[in-house]
Amino acid sequence: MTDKNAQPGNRSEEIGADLESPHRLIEARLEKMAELGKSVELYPYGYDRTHTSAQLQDQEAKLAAGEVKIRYPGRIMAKRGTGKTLFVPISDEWGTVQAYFRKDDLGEEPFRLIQKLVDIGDWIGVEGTLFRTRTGEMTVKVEKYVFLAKAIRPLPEKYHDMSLENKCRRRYLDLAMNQECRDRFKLRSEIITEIRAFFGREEFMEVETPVLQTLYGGATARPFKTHHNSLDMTLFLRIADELYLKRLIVGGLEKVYEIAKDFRNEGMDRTHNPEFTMLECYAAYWDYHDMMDLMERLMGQLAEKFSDGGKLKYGEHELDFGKPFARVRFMDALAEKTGLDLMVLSDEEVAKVAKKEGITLKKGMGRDKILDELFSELVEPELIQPTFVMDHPKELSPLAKAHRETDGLVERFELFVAGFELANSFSELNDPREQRQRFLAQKELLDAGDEEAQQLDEDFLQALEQGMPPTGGLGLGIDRLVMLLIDSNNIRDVLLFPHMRPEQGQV
RNA sequence: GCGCCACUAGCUCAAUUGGCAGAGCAACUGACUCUUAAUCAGUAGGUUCGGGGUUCGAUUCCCUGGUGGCGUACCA
Repeated sequence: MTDKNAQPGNRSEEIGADLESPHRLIEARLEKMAELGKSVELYPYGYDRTHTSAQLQDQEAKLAAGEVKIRYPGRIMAKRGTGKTLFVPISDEWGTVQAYFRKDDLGEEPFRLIQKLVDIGDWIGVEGTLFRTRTGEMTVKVEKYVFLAKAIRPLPEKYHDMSLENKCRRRYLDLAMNQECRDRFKLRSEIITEIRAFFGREEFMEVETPVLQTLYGGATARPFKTHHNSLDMTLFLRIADELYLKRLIVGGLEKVYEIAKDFRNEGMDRTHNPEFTMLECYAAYWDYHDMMDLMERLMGQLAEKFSDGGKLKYGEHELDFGKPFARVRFMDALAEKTGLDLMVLSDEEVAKVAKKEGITLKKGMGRDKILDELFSELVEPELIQPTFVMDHPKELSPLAKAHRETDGLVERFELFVAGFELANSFSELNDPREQRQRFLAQKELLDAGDEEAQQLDEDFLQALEQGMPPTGGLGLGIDRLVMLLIDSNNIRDVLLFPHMRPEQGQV
């Protein structure tokens, strides 16, 4: 995409962008690098580490008593010198341990190199013994050190936090400077590992389905479009993996799940990124009640592992995942808020209620879509404790099975926590005739102007015609789940590289 | 998408009504053998996001473009 009006240099110059005349700060480092390179290897091939910072903390008593030689590598975070000594905090993934360099111990030249030519941000490995300084800080007394990698750019300033933009654009600096950031993403990894372990215990099989799809489906959203050159055809990045996972159920795999990146071509805000991680799972012979039970087990186990006794602090709330979640029917929740039984009202009367509640009605908005808007407006924000909202209007859920008791509804639930939707599940529609009709109804919505209505997927219908057993399915937003567990209200806190517009001149 | 606000040294931020563009950290030179945001003395570092306009004079006011933040819309 070319912007005719784009002009170069719209942001302050990236340092070092000009190789002919490097930035003064880089130039200084390049000079030191040249001198250092005469006597040491600047980029060696490895380092034989004996302990991480965490292991040094844990095993201090043993190490200090035994005068054990340790080798500890990491990144130099600061230098505090006094003429013939130097204290250097060195960070690894787990924390920071300071090293103590003494001219008398190291000799003239090695001390000069560390004092004059080694910069904050460089990687080194120090070898020596562990001791406590007079002021009580655990310290490696360095006998020798090796250079591991030279940095030619400076680290950010150390005692003010980086701007949010900088943290996201250059996450490697956020990670380098902030232990909290490293810990946060390690926690995300542990949460996902625990989710996989859970589904393993529940005997689900992890699968992978296509990201590039000829038809997008399984959710209501606008897709990203791309092009396959040798086939000369349009492909879409998936907005969901639902229709492929159901094909696997047709094939006879009985319990499958996928942790998938989905892509939706829509707005971005603190709970939306164009690419996000979704877990979907499907189980043969299950219905949505079984899926509710599964969600309670999953959330209960996650909360237990990642919080205090199943009670999770989220913002001003304390969320309780330790007991069965509240269950409320979609229409009942609306009836309670409006004082009206919207099931028996005419379309016109429903529209009138929506207008009264300040909802802007748009072209192509069906009755059920209006009900959905009403629900979002009136009910969702108040669903703080984990709550299953059940039995939605049919039109909103073209892939869900009709309710076994009530006409016009489907067997579906959404799990709401802290005012946002965390999971969505149905008893899956497996009657191919009805599925075809629902697709056709979607087509009418599409023609009426609803850009997000689903397309008819003939290949998927063929699969259903082959026979799909009764099936329960569920989608769970992983990024939002992580936000919940780490008490964050911004999706960028849980994405290593959230989508950002490119800076000018960086494309 | 729309609305409001912001953008100044590598980083985090100041700058009175439109009147010489500053500090801390980082960098450089020097002093200092247990420091903790080390300290002390000194030096250097700027297309004030880009472009245009008003003005004797613009970081400051106006127009326009860029990026970001917040709110709002759509969505998970």
